[in-house]
Parts: sequence; C-alpha cells; structure tokens
Amino acid sequence: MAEKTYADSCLCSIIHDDTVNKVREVMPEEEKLYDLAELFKVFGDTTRIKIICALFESEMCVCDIAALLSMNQSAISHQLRVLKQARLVKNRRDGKVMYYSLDDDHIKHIFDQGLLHISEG
Amino acid sequence: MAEKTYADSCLCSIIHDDTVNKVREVMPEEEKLYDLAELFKVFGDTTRIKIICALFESEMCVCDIAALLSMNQSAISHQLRVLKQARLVKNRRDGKVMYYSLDDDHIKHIFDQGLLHISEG
DNA sequence: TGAACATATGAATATATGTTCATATGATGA
DNA sequence: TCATCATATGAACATATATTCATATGTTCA
Repeated sequence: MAEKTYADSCLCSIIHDDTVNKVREVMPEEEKLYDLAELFKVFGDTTRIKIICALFESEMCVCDIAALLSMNQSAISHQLRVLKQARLVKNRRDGKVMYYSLDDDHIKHIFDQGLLHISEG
Repeated sequence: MAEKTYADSCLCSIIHDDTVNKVREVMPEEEKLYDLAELFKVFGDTTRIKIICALFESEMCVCDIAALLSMNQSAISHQLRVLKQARLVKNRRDGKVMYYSLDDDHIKHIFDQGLLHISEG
C-alpha cells in the first residue's frame, strides 16, 4: 500500500518513495526554513534593496535616504524598522538625527551572488 | 537653497548633501535593483524554500514534492512555475512524469549565507 | 519651558501573492 | 481511440504587505 505513505492532498499513486524518504531525512528543520524565508522576504522589496545598497556605501540618516530615493520619511522609517528587526541594520543617535548602517557581513555576499544570477543568461 | 535639491516628499531641511551625492553615484541602476528584489522575493516564501532545499538533495517529480511537503499538486506546480521563471529550476519530461532540478550554482551560496545570518545572535 | 525639527508609529488603503478548486493539457497503454 | 494518470493553468478567495496620512515621541536650542 504505497499510497498510504502520501499525503491525502496528493492524488498521485505512483511516486518515488525512496527519493522522498531520502530527501526527507536531510531537510533542515521547519523553523530554520521558515526563518530563511523570512530573511529573504526582507530582501524581496525594491525599497529595502535600495536602502541596503545605499548603506553599503555610507552610513546615512533617515532623511538622507528619503532624499536619495525620493520617498517620504515615513515610508523609509517603516522599512528601516523592518531591516532592524531582521538585524540587518543598526542605528545610532546623534542629537535629533538617527544614523543607520549595515549590521551584517553576509549581506554583501548574498547580494553579489544574487547579482551574478541576474547577470547570467 | 539646499532644500531645493531634495524631493518634495522629504520634509527635512538639514541633511547631508555630500553623502547623498556620493551614494547616488555608486548606486546600481534601477533595473538591476528591481531584478535583485524580484529574485529575493522568489526566495521569500516557505514553500519555495522547501522545494529548493529538497532539490539540493535530489531531482524530484511534482508529485514527490507534493508528498514530501504534504501539499496539493496544484500548489506545488504553481510554485515550480515561479521558480522556473526565475531560472532557478529546470525540468525534463519522462513520459507522464516531469522531473525538476536546480538550475543555478549561486543558490547554494545564497542559502548558506542566509543560514549563517540566522544562526547568529 | 516652548518652538522647531528628525524620526517613529498607528490606522487606513491599495496592491501583491499563495493556495484551492475546477478543469485543461499531454503522454501512456490497452 | 479511449481511459488513466501526471502535470499545468485560470479564476477566486484570503491574507500579507508597502505606502500614505496624521500624529506622537524625543532632542536641541533659545
């Protein structure tokens, strides 16, 4: 009764048990995969990509970034919060001004690999 | 009139012109940043992350993947299409069965860097 | 203390997106 | 050719999310 090993939602009756079992054994734990998706979701927005690229070059205040991207301060602030929660940026206050900078060494590698993928084909 | 150089949407009057200009010069072109966000958006979903992780281990057919993830065939097929459009997977037909496998060498690096980020802190 | 300014935040809105359901397509074998 | 099976696809629905607006917070300086 090979069929019994499959989820009810999959209507197929002939699949490759050995393959599925082998893969199942090496799959990372659910939580890790969820976190990974959450991380990439943060990168999956043009505004945040732009902010990160800007911060590759220099620490910037919220207003700098808003001016650079021609977006309003609130939108930038909201996105910086997302980046901060993902521990991708950090900030420091200097008087009224809040400066943001990158807080992760892996981002650059990830971006470079992504750009390599894009430039192919 | 420093204010005139800023977008109307940014209400700040005191920002760092030099920084903004310097950053503006090194920013990648708009289209490239858009493509990069689109790529990461593909990685920003748990189902697709799981599919990719599974394919790290072995080529699989649609039904295999559906069984592995306990999801229905249609959902998997839709997501495989997204992955294919992003040129992350390729497929080959063998009779009625369509086998999918990874079609990019950078994915593994990107995932590993992402996992490094997650495991920190 | 109060005005001015940079930033943060909550609510609302519009848009994007993942899954499901129903059904179409394409291949096999009798 | 017809039934069966694996996969693909379009429409619909529910949910997530980015931006805007209005306003709050926190700092500086007079």
